[in-house]
Amino acid sequence: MTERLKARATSRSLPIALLRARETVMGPIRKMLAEAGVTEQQWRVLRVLEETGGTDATEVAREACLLMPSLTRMLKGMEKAGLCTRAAHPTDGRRAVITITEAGRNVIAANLPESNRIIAELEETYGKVRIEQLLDLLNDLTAVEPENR
Amino acid sequence: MTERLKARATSRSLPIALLRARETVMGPIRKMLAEAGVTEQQWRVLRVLEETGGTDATEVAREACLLMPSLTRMLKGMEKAGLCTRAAHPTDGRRAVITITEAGRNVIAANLPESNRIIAELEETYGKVRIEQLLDLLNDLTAVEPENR
DNA sequence: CCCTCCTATTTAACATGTTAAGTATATTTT
DNA sequence: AAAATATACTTAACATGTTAAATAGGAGGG
Repeated sequence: MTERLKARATSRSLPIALLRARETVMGPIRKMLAEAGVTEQQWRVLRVLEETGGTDATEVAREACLLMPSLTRMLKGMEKAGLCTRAAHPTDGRRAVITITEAGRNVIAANLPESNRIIAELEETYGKVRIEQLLDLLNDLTAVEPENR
Repeated sequence: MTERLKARATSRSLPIALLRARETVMGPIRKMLAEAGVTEQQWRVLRVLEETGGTDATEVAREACLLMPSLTRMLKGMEKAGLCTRAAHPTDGRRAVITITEAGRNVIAANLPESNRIIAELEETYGKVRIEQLLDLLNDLTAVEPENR
């Protein structure tokens, strides 16, 4: 028995299965966003900014699932593109308050219907119930092992 | 009713939920791999190479969930690091056959037990049955809408 | 008030993600 | 067989992922 340990098939590897599933869902959406001139990550930032009405960068990063260094770079470009603005925090000199601009809101307004349509199509093909089930499982999974993070 | 369409909460957004769940699972594994000197993606490539016994780059990319440009870059570094080698395909001059080296196998052998331990720990915390359930849902999801890809 | 520790953000450096275009070899078509 | 197509990579360019270190402002204790 000198055989080495064998790895599980990729379809039974949770990290890879998550990656592939995400690719399936994001593929069509990313394509749509590309035509709108924004990346998948910029889209997430815009949505967080609209949802919150503007907040500090740290919260944007957390909500949009981005690391701060990535966000810092992105905000430079997005400000230059006129999608958002930056202001000083009223009481905390360390923070920057990021706000979406009208142009940014227009990008959302122009693409949200199509985005929702794609999701709706997926719900129809795959089953809305199963998607809800999947979301529950995923959220529970994310909640475990907080000490490892 | 001039209000704009409202987006769903991030926890109910499938792409974001998939992203967060993946981060939860990969966090500890990535940390382990970093100490071993390999990235998460290099780890996937090594495992594919061992599992297949060596194949052409296109199949490696497909199995490891990487795009060809990423793989091309990675293989340069991995060859230089002595983790794998490249040979000409016997009948097809376009292809390159990639093979794992002894050093590459050693990296796998040195880290697979810990990797499995982390997964086992997750199974214990989260429930093996639910993980299987989750994997089934993910694989089914990946199978839909093949015409969009 | 000064020092120390903590937090928010930035910068740097390297690796990968992503799309488009380029190169070389195979395959198919006419 | 020459031309048109298709396939397997590779390159280029730009965006983000990831970690570590640097900067700067805030909070608390002596």
